[in-house]
Amino acid sequence: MLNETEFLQRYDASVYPRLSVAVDAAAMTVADGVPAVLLVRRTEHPHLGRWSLPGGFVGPAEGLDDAARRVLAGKGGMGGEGAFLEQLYTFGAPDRDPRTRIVSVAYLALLPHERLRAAVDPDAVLARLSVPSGTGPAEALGPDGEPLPLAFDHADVLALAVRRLRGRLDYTPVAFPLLPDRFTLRQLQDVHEAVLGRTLNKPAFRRRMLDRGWLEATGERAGGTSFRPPELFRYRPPQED
Amino acid sequence: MLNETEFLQRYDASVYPRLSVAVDAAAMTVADGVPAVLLVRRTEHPHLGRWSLPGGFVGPAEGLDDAARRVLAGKGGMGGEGAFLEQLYTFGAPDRDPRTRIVSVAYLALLPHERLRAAVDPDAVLARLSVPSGTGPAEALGPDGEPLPLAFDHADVLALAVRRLRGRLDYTPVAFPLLPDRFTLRQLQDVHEAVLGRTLNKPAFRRRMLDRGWLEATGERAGGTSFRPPELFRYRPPQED
DNA sequence: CCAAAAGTGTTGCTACTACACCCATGC
DNA sequence: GCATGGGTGTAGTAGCAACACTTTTGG
Repeated sequence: MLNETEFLQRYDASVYPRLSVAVDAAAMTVADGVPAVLLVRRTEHPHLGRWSLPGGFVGPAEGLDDAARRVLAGKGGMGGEGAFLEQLYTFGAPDRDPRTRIVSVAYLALLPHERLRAAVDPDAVLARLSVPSGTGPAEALGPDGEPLPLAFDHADVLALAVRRLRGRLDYTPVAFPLLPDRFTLRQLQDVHEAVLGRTLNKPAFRRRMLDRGWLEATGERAGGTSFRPPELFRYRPPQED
Repeated sequence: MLNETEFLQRYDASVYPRLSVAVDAAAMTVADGVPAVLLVRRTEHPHLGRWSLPGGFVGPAEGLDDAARRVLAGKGGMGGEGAFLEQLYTFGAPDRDPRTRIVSVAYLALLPHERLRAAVDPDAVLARLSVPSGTGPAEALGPDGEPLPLAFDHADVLALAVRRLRGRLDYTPVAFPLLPDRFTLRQLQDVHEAVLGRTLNKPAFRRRMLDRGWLEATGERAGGTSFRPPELFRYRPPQED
């Protein structure tokens, strides 16, 4: 009988099937009152000319989260530094990619509008998303309102991303990575309304948010308005007891 | 310039890294008032003698869900037929398996106690689970209360599985796959209490469940008791409007 | 009748909603 | 002053938790 060290020395990984593993990153934000995502135009087959999420193969010694951050950093400068990143789901239908079997681990990244806008280069677009509330795929619209054909199963990935956001909005602080460091309650409400796709009651929203204990008043006020300047708040992570 | 068909004919998948992809299935139930999971004793290196979730490599043309059902069917007869199955999370730390890089897609399967008990063979055990409410790994206990050493990162997988169950219990019908076809409200409450790890108020629980609209009264009553026989209910899936 | 567990009525609390209103600022 | 959006007070309502209570069975 071998001991564990001997076993590992003789182990031959090639006797088991090996697959391509990729990550796809849905870098999302809220722009002009609707959820939006960064899409890149495919410049190669397959699905040439269609729009897809930034993605890439996972290296042999690379962690999944690391691969997702690398892919984000590659597309514009909105990569690793502090962006909210969470694994979404793993898509592995045998025919999801016509090249070969590719298992794709989808990630959700959340960024403030300005940071994501800075990552838009000539081959990329910040697409507005429309996701029905029940089931069904997402629809992506370009800057002129034209529908953007999506590559692979990315319409499903995007639908899941938005629905995950919707579900978490109420009881986890996912809205804050979508906003700048300091923000007004109105901006926070705009983010919630955009993600949920419906309007919310203002006083109820204010109180709910303040009661959560996630917000810290800075005492500062936003300027540049012709009306009463709103107070700026900052996100304070919940206390671990 | 190639067209898509030509491109695909010439595509060489071997230029990109290929990894081993596995599925691990946490087949869970509620037994004697606590969550329990089916674990198998490892009869080979690595982690020889430790306890692990049933798992296996994903075949080149096999869907991820199909692989999970195959793995479940292999361990006892509690496989594909109708068991609740849901993807949990994908674990891909480069060093999580000492043999080689293995990305593992973890699945959660839910079964009634009798069905899972039937799958316990001499190399398997139905382990009771203890999962702290905040963060931290799961602890598995054998039939005599002895702690079972877990292989790989399976303590993390199990912690996530139980926490996922806890989170969904209130607003999705995840409790029903853990019960037989017909069950009493007391049994349903026992399942909830076992998963949550705390007692619930009986009248409040009854009404909440009946108000959900998920339950259909059968009119039948359970027998064999020395007291008033409780009514048997059946799960009715929520109406899609 | 008694024990045991099923099942119900009632009350009070908490959280959220809706509506109306006041406040502060630039022009 | 006045227009505009920020911010607050107050009441109504729905859902849930706690407690005490009644009901139904086997022995």
